[in-house]
Amino acid sequence: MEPRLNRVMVLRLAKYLRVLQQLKALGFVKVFSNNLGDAIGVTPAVVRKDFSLINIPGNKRGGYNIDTLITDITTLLGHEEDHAVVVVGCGRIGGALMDYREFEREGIRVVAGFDMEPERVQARSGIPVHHISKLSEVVRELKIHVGIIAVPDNQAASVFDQMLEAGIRGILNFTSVDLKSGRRCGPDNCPIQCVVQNVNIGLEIDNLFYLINTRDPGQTIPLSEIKARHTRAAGAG
Amino acid sequence: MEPRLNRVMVLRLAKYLRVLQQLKALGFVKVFSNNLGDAIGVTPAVVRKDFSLINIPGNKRGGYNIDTLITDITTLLGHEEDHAVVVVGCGRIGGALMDYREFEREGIRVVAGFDMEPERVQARSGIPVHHISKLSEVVRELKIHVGIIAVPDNQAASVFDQMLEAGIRGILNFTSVDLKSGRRCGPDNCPIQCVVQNVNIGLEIDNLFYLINTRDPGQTIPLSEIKARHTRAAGAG
DNA sequence: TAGATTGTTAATCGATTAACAATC
DNA sequence: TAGATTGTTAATCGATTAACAATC
Repeated sequence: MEPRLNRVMVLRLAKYLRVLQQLKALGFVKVFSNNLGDAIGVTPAVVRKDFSLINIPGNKRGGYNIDTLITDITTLLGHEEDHAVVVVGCGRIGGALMDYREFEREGIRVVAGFDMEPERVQARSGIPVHHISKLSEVVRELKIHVGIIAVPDNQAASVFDQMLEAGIRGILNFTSVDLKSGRRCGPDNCPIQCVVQNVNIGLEIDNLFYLINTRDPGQTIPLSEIKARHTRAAGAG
Repeated sequence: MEPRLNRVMVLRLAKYLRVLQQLKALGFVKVFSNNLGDAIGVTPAVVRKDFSLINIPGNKRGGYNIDTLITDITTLLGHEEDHAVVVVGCGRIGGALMDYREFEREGIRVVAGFDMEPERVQARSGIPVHHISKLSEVVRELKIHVGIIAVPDNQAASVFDQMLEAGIRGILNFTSVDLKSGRRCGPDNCPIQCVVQNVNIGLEIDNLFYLINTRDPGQTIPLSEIKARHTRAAGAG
């Protein structure tokens, strides 16, 4: 089988890109695999392998050309296209995302918000807020393909369905309900493909507590120890 | 080498736990590996393997006992302990997290906020907001080990240092600066261990655009095609 | 030339998957 | 008993790492 460009590698490429843009801003022209590796926390071999896989050439002693890297990775990631998104749920978190300053620098534009009570939402940054019932209409009109869900958990499933129906194909989900990527059957019986990325804040925090409470933070703990704990507990019970 | 309990498996265990709690609330007593697998989107074999690895026994025909699972996983993940955290940076995102309703249900308490201009922050939910200079003092007094960073990007590195100095050992980072887990040398020359989980919203969105713009959403694209594109591009240039 | 860095191959590692014997 | 499900082993898969020849 042929190797494929997967999510992990795509995220690495996006990180290289950010570093490269900073280096370029500082006037650098060339970069070595070990510089980039240090910057994003991987070994130089990974960097060389990544570039090799996507056919970006380096110079045997001069490293890689920063401009070439930026151009090629930008094209590959589709970074030069318009990244327009909608935010569904304009409460505390959704509202914060509509105001999020970093989006601009990263080429992301929030073009509309949706809420059950749009009149309650203070217009922020001039972004219009519509009633959720207008989702499909507005999304189709503006040809939006990506949306952020920031509604209360109990509305997550329903809003998810509405977004699929509206033609949204990529979703960043801030509720703690696990929404699933994949194919579905739309109302007109044509298959819907949608990619979901779940950001579960509570899960991440719980995970942090777990990691710092095991004596080997950031790493893993031996399973023998877990079994031993269980055995002791069972013996005592 | 011995198998180890890693981050991915810990996240799966946390997901099982949530499903199990819902099942219990509905009055269920037993559960099968395929039910749990469906619920969190993995194969039954993964579920059985997970439970087998942490020594939770099932019954050859009766599945697994929900109470046993809940008790054991809760203990293993340290879920029964107090999960108190601080939020550093009480702007739009930090403020939203201080108000975040779901934390309560998940056993997470935000006990304090910190900001450069605490007087500007509206007191929310009765959580005190201190000046950032009080970080170390308050964190040590309340014995906090986990913190959330939601400051502007340009303050991320400085705040990170202050949190390490204050004795924070786990960080959920909402800036788009990549902060690195690992050992450091503290001011008193004793090593500091800190686990960082970066939540890079812009990166996730860019990634979504990439995924939906490749013809195989949620999956991967063949590298041969990437190389072909490059070759065409190079030939044209 | 000598030294340094790329590019690629092979080895390693770990996680997932498949399969099936054990057994309730 | 027959059927269903666990628990474990072996096979598969893919990503990371190591090593080193090629070469600027």
